[in-house]
Amino acid sequence: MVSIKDVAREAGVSDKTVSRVVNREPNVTRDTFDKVERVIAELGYVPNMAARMIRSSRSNIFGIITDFISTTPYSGDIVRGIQDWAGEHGRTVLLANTNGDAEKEREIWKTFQAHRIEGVLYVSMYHRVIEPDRGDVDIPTVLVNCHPETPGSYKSIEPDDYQGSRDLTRHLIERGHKRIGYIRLNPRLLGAELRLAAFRDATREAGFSDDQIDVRLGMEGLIGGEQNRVFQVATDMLSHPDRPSALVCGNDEIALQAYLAALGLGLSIPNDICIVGYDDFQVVSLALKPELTTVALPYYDLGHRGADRLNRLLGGEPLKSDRLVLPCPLVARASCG
Amino acid sequence: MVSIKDVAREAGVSDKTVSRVVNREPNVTRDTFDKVERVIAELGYVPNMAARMIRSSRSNIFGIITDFISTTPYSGDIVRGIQDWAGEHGRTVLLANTNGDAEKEREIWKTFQAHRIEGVLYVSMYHRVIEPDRGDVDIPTVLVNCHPETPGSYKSIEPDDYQGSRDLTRHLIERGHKRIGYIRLNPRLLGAELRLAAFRDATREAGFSDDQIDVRLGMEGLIGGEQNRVFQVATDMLSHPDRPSALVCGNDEIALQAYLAALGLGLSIPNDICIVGYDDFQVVSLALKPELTTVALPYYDLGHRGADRLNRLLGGEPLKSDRLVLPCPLVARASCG
DNA sequence: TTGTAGGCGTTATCAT
DNA sequence: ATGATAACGCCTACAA
Repeated sequence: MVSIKDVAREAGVSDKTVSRVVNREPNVTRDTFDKVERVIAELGYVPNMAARMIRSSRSNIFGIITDFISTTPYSGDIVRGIQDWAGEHGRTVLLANTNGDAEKEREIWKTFQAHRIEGVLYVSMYHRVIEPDRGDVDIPTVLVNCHPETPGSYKSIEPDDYQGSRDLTRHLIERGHKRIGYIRLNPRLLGAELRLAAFRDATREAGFSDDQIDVRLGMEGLIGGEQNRVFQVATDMLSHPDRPSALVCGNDEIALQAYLAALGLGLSIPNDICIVGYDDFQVVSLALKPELTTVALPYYDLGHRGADRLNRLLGGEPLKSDRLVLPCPLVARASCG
Repeated sequence: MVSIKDVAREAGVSDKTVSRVVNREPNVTRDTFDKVERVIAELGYVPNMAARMIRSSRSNIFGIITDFISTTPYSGDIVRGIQDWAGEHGRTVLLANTNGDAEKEREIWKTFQAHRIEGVLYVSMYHRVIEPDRGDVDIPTVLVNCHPETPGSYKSIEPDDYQGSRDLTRHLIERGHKRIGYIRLNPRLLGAELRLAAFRDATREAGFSDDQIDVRLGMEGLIGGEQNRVFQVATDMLSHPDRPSALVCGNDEIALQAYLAALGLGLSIPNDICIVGYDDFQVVSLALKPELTTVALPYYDLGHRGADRLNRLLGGEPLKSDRLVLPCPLVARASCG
């Protein structure tokens, strides 16, 4: 592999001069600069990051730790957001996945330590409370799509499930619905709690009584191997003569099944029943006819801004708050008129 | 940061002895070994990969280059397969994403070169023909979910779309269907061609005439911003009095829309019409009622075995063939009886 | 403006 | 079985 010395010899200068050119340092004649650049191109010299890192003791690398890649479709967008930020700021990204295994996680932290990773983005694939298991490794860390059990122990960035669900519910109330059904996500998910709480608060604020809302459980059990009774539950809710005029689903996957249940009962959407989801999972939300009113999760921005947050942390900038919460925009489509 | 010297001093041995212990080299007394290990634990010493790499000129790092993370849900499983392989074999993974931008791609190759990446897994998010744009960087590379324009110019690993589609079609023929409709994927996708070709071949072999099959285009245009006419096309096909008794969809997303079209027409699945998909995209295939018969793509294995292939390549092992093709298993569910 | 000496943390080589 | 020394590729500090 061609090193700085090869270039120096070939160009007839010292290695330090080559180093200066490579790093765009001042005090190099135009002539020398050009000559060195030419030789670099000729020889195909590329600086060795490892060597640079040893000297400067800065790796310029961010680490990403994910838990369950691919259980939630599209949450890979978080990773894309991080990568884009890294690309824009000349940083590189090491990736590791715990698969939810604690021992694996500790190994990963060790590996990151060994690579002198400067900062870690600890990414959860679904919104939740979490406690990183770092062993005795100490690298500045930002939690993405999750927050720590002990408030303030880590900086974090998360979606605002509460606000998204509140806006969605208000959207339905504004359109005159007086009876609204709700099918819950798996209660183990933090999003499930927040979204339901917002639904309850928003309906209460609008003067709804308890018998105007009908909350059911759609999924439960361990994440990944959950029991799914959405179809039956939706069929049941919609079969009643005094069925709700709108149905709020914990996410788009649930909404899909509610659609199928409604169609199976011969109901027309949105005339007989309005259905809304959450996540804006487009393979579903745009495939449904009429297209699904839902709330978008800012996955990409969680990653992109999370990386930025980590960078500020490393730069010693004080962060305004431990938790940064990003809004979830309402995406109004035809499924509720 | 604590270095090998600190450990050596504290343990009262030489650097080299510590190095021996760390690397589990022979010729160390039990006593020395234990003593050094204890000091390592006490001081929290973690070897510096950069330094190791400089000496050994081996980075032990694989690079992953992806094109469009997250346009295809779950193809992130490819990346997970790679990571798992890396974890099992003590290697680390650097990740970069081109977003389909050629200039970005060349930068990435440079960066990988700078990090002395040992091998690259070049991952496409949908099955296609591709030509990596490496500039003058030369790192052993395996293409995953794609193959090169020039046969033999790269090793590759791909799913067997042809076999999957053939098995699926035969499955329908065996069940007695005499008129079968087909809704095509975007023709820009390699999978679209292969799946359609297999469908045509399988029906022809079974003695079908041209008027027993009805092939329509469901999507077209640039990937990512395509025109989607699946719902209309499906509605049109299924409205005819002499409609097919089975409908093969280019993928599960198309199948979802075909389901909705069928339900919208009041048809019952699978009694009035059988529908099958491709991809086994489970948020859809398991949500549909009856659940969708489809073909699974071996994403995880593409990654896992792709990494293994790269490793063999680096070890100088001869690979049996340039292209390795993994089977796509039929997943028979209730949507065709 | 350019060059020299030295050292970062590790391992290879050779000695003891 | 253990240690001394040099070297990997680069950069910092200083000298010319």
